[in-house]
Amino acid sequence: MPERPTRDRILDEAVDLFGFRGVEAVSLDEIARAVGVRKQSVLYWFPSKEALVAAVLDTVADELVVVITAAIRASDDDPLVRIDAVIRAVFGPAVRRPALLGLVRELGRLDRELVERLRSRIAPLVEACVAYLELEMERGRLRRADPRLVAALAYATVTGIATEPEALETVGWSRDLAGLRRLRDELRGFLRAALAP
Amino acid sequence: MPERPTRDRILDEAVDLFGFRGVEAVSLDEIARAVGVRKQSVLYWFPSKEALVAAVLDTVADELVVVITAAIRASDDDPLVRIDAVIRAVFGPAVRRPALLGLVRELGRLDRELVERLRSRIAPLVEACVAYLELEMERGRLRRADPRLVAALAYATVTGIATEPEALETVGWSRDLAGLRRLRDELRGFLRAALAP
DNA sequence: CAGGTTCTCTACCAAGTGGTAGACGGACGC
DNA sequence: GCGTCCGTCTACCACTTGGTAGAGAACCTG
Repeated sequence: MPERPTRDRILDEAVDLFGFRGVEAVSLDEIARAVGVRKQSVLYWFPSKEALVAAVLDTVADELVVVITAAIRASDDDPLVRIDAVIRAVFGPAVRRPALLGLVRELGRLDRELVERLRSRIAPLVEACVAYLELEMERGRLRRADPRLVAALAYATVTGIATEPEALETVGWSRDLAGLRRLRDELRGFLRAALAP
Repeated sequence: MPERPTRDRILDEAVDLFGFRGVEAVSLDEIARAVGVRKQSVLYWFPSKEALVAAVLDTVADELVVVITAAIRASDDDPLVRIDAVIRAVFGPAVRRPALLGLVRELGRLDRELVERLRSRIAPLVEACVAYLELEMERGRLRRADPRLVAALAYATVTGIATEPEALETVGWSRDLAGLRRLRDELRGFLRAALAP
């Protein structure tokens, strides 16, 4: 049976381990063991730990770009419905694979260069969202506000929910899938209420 | 001159270093150097790294409990004003000392026991907030909703903003103090709009 | 002064870290 | 057959980690 290529399996385990436990806390050896291979094989595919981290971030960026782009292109014309779609889209990967957005937690602790690289890939999406919000606000179909502020706030909330389920547990909230979904729906309701013209 | 006690200075540096860079990423030696003392002195005051982490979490809990309790007791009767005060209160320590709430990021990676201990200290506050929301909803002074849901959502947003300024930078938002304040104010506006009866 | 307590120090340890050098074995084209 | 990649391996390196043992200085109290 043609197993999945070692490189992919390494990348896969790295996303989960880095996301759940933090980049610095996870050793190459641990990743290797999870894959069922020796550490030196990991270093064969990724010449250094930093290179592995970079590859992991690229994976995340790929997933986010695909998902959000699709949501932005949603056919519905109503801006409220469209915003709804983007929120749901961002939550998709986060709920299916918590470690993915869990990596967001690592951004402040990684090399500036790596972060800058990720940012340059996401920036166009953010700009598109901001421009869209602005357009609809001018048209009067959304309440007037600083569109960048709204985007940043929504982003912060989504990452706050998606990347900190343990923190939510601390305030007595269930971190399971149903709990996250209810939270997401509430957020959507909030946004509708706040942005309706 | 009677310097501040070594123990306090260690605790102080530990809060910052753990908060900004992560518990696993910071070594006892690094903390010791920041204080201007040898690693073994740190181990004298805190018999193990885990003990130091526990002490740090206690510090955080102390600060949060004081600040939030004061805000809940705010004299104003209007629930919207009161909620406003709590949001501002939670943001206070976060803005003055980002590392404090930055520690929230670590919760999912720490010993369950340590997290449970922190949780048991914060839980009463959360319950008080939830109970208050419920009361005002029943009185009809707030829009009907699941109070626990509202609390969790607000909490997620606050931590999302306060603990992930770097992530916000990724979407093109300024992480400086003014930027955080504007974001906080926008959040307060959102909450008012969404909770007004 | 003596005797104990409090605090920080030097010296050391076993275990684990990211990374290098190079051997081994199997699959391939010739 | 034979050389040549490719992928994984063993062996090793210098360095850092959390933690232990115990010396020694500075301080009290008698």
